Amino acid sequence: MSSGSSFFITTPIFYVNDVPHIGHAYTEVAADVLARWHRQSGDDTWLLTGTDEHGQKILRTATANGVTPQEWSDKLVREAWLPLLETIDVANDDFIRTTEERHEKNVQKFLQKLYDAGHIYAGEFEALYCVGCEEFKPESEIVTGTGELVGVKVCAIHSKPLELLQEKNYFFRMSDFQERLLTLYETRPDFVQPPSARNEVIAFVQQGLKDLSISRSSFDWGIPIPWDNTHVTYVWFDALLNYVTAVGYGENEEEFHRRWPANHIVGKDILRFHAVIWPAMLMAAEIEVPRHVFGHGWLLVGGEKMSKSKLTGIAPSEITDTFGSDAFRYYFMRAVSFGQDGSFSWEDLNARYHAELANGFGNLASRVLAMNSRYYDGTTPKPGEITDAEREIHAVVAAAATEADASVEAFHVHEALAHIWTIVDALNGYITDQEPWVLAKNDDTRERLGTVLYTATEGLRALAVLLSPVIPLATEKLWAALNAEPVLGSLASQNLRAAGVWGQLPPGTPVSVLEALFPRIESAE
RNA sequence: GGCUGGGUAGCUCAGUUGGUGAGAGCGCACGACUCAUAAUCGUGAGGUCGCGGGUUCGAAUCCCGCUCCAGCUACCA
Repeated sequence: MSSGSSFFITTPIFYVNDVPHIGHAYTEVAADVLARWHRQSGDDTWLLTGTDEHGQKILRTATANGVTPQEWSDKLVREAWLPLLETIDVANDDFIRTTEERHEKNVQKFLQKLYDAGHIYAGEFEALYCVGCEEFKPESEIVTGTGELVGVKVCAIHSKPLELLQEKNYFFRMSDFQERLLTLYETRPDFVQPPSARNEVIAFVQQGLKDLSISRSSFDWGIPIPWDNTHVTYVWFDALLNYVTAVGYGENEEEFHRRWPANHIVGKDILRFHAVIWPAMLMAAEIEVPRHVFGHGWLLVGGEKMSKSKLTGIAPSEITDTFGSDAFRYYFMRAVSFGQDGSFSWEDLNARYHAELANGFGNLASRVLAMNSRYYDGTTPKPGEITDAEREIHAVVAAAATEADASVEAFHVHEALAHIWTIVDALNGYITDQEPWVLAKNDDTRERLGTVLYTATEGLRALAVLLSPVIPLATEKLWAALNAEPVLGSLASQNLRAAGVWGQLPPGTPVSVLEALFPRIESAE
């Protein structure tokens, strides 16, 4: 429907100090699947991800490790974050780091523009300060003391009294944009998705917006405020701007207009930054707001939000080492309703891997190609007269392709997979009903056998294309076994929006026997 | 405390504006089949729809109360 139009999609940029876990990987995979789908539908697609490298925490850990913050960031990007993308096969088009010149320089341009337009002013930031932490504490880290300190505000980490300190800060007049933001949510109901996330955002803005402190002067690891180099930019203000600096804001207008506005995929914990602060910043700079901000849910382990401190954090490689990257991608896209929280368990992963990928899709591909090999000497057979059974398959494939595309368009990735899977189920049922192994025993039913196997093989072709954004490695193997590339071109070049058109794979194409796409894993937990 | 969302078969979840005997997948039992990764296909068992009231000819679906869980309640990437 939007063929050829721009589709710019982003993930949050990783805070380099974090340790990659499946939550990060989940966000990346979701964005990557959406990007691959659109790219393969002919949209002018751009997937952006990257790292956030400024701020006091990074400065501190770098110092503690005896290196500069830049060296520290370089190491983490190289050893943790870029490898993560490979582990889960993310095909990003760009990777921005907030310490790159293209970012820093244009963040300053942005700041200067807002300053000149009167959206930024110098003020006093007053907050409770913890001497132990050496920083101002957010409300969430302040608790009321007990014992001798009853009634006193204390630091949640150190349990020591906090001091009320003041610091000169620059403030962004975010409060000016309250009404415009509410109008935005009202007039574009799909701006913030899903609806539950939208409700939270609206409720938050309705209670009133305060101006936002956007500078710090107590440390220097950040982007200097252009008109006052004793201050550096607050990390969030800095980080959000990656979405525009990465596509040419401030220096390549042509590229910027080609890409912007973006679709942001974020975890719901950082929704507010993207759905409130970010659009306000853009409004101030007279830049179009994003197309959509989609807040996905959390992955729950044992019913709780996954966390390192509770030892529920799971490294993506723990899963991919056993099940492979395709299974990782498939599992989280299929088992979690995109936008809602999803419960992860090894049992569920193992069950779905075997029931859906190995027994369902993988075995289907194996049995069809094995029969082509056995009964047709390794070629795609020629179909004869069509019956209602074949017409039913054609209809299922066409409907699945259409509905899957509509689902992806609406960010409902899990639904798209459910639609695609109707093809797997229909083909397995069709083969059992038609009993090609019986047809093969009699020369009189030779033509019928050809029809059945062609139908099944062409169904695999559609599946390979439709599933390629989600399980790129397995579908590539299938594509090779179908020997489709010489006649249809590479798998990546197949138009997803035409995937449901029947009869693309010509009869007579030589096909191979297929190794198990998803081998059973006997000793899995 | 306030606000939002949710508590539906063993498990994970669907259930439009209230209406034929409450659904899917997985798991389980039984049967069919043998091309295939001991895979596939079919049938079946199984549920006080969190609790208690109310509205209605009729409620999982609307209203009230209660209970439990999760999230939000601004500077945590």
